Amino acid sequence: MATIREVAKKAGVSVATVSRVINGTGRVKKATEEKVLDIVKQLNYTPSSIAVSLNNKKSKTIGLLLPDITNPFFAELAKGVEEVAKKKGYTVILCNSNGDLQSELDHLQVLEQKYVDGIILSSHTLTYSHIEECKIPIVSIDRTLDGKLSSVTSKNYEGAMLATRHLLKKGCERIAHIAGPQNIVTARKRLEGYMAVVKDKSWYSDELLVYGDYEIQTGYEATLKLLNSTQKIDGIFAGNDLMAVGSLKAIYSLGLRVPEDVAVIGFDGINFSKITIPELSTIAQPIFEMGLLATDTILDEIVNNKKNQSFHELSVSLIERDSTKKSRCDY
Amino acid sequence: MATIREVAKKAGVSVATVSRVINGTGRVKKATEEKVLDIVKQLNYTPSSIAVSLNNKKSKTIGLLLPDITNPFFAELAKGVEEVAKKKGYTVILCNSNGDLQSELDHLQVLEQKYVDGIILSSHTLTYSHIEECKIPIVSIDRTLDGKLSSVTSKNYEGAMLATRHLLKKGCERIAHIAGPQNIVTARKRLEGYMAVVKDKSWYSDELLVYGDYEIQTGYEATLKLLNSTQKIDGIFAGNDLMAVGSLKAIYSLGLRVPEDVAVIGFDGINFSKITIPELSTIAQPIFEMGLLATDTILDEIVNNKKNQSFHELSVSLIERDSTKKSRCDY
DNA sequence: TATAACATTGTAACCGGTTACACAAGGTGC
DNA sequence: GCACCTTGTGTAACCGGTTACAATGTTATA
Repeated sequence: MATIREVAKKAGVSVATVSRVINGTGRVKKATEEKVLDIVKQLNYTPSSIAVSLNNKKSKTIGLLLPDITNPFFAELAKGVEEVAKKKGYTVILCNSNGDLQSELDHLQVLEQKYVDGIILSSHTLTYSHIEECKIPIVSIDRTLDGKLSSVTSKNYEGAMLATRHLLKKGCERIAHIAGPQNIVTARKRLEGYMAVVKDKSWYSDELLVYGDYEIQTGYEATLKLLNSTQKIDGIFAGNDLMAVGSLKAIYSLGLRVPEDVAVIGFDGINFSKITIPELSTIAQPIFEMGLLATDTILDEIVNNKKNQSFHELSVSLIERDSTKKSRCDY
Repeated sequence: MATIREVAKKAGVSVATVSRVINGTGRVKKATEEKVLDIVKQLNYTPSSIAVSLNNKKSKTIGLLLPDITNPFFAELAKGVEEVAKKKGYTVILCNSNGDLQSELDHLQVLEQKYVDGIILSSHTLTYSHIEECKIPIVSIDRTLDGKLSSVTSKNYEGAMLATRHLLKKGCERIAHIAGPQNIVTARKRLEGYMAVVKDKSWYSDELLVYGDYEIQTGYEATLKLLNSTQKIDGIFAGNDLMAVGSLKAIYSLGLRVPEDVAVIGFDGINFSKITIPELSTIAQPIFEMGLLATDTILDEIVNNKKNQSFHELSVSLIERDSTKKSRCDY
């Protein structure tokens, strides 16, 4: 790897001049510039971004801290983040925390040491106190952190109401909810949205509410539990798409049909929600866009050097597919 | 962020001594060491990894260049890579190429500029000539690059034979193959494995072979095409799990049953292969382990500074699930 | 023609670490 | 008491860039 001094020597100029040519800063005579560029090409010179970083304390790198990259939701998010970052000349460091607090803290420390310019994080264990002394801009995805950090979230409460009402509209007369882990704010909001719609219904009872952990398996188990109860359940609103998938499997394994016997709707709108049989109705978050927006936000804070604490709450939309298409009730 | 000079001044020693204490290099009097450590803690000092990198030309970072992080195969791989990397004190830069050659070349250049210590890549468009002048160790996943680079692959040919024979054993009498894109070596190998098993069968004809692009949608379309042909097909070996999923949907949409009418088997063993209804039989690659192994390999080459060109070819295994469980043919 | 104003380029300090080398102090052997 | 080794520590160069400032050459103005 050629250095700027080699280029300078070979071109018969000083390093300052080479630097000026490379960065377009300061005035350089046309002839000199051409000579330098020629040598640059000859030596295939590219400036070491390490050395550059040491100077301006900017690494052109952002950290992306996620619970689990194999979760399609986060994978799509990551893709969005990487896309914008690359377009703007930034690079993305991927950190997988498995939702473990200590792992998250470790990652954060490494990211700081590496001079990342900003961090996009999705965590449900970190609290603001963990990161308040961190001077790097941070954008939180999926939740607001005490309102102290910029965030990109979506309308979980409204989405949950939308889902529940959709089931009602489809003629469901007893709607259960498989709630996500209640330490996760999205799960709480979705539960609240469900409750807001059903709490006054004559048929509502506590038994219609079960809990899972946002993974397929617990959606499966929760559904078995629900359908084995005495009440006849004909609609299930799963806290996220993965649990909804588990739900479909459970219903299938009991010999029941979706949506004829039980209609199912999920939440998230991951790509995989349309590969199930039947295809899954869901409340879609604009996942990819959330990634784009989070990246735009963090880059904005980076270049303008201000934590402007912007809170973006994106809209969700109902995607109706076969898992709720009860023809007998269709309008 | 405190610097080493601040620590040195406050501790009343030279920067060299602080460096020695931090890195445990050279001899330092016990009392001095304690004083330094005390100040380090007081100032919450951590060495700038940028500055360190500038010295030793090592960034403790590896690049991971993938076609698509939202493909579960690559997501699982990435998780494995990140896990080992983190354990060994390395950080992972995620690059998403969308399979685009120019994008891959761009990413590679950035990675070089950032002094990454090694690169793990999965590409089907790059050729060895694109990267031969790159002095950073590279490990290729999924394919060997002219045998010039270390690689981690799995037994695609054998796996394809395994899949096809499995369908035979299950009593299938006319087995089709949805091949992946033939510019991808895994797809070619799998096709060869299939051909090796079926080419001498009396029922074999070219119409049993159709092509997809490893995505769900093409699996769907290919299956419709197959099942609409005159021949009665009762077994489909899809080139990967995603296409197999599309296949299941197509079969379902035609009102046929899996596996009773048509048995289906995929390839890859992504987690999502067990969320389908019915669950998908597949030839499982040890995806996560491939990530681990690739990372071990690259780290080995990094620390020992040798491109030892090791070629790992991992075994695959048949996972039999419902999509091939024709009870009438079971042994 | 002298001088101000501007264009072009070079020198060297700096970013924050590491480390070769120098050097001082104390200990050991003869 | 002298030569020599060991231990502990500091100085300064270096990694590869950027940039403030100085220095030079060139042109325009009075």
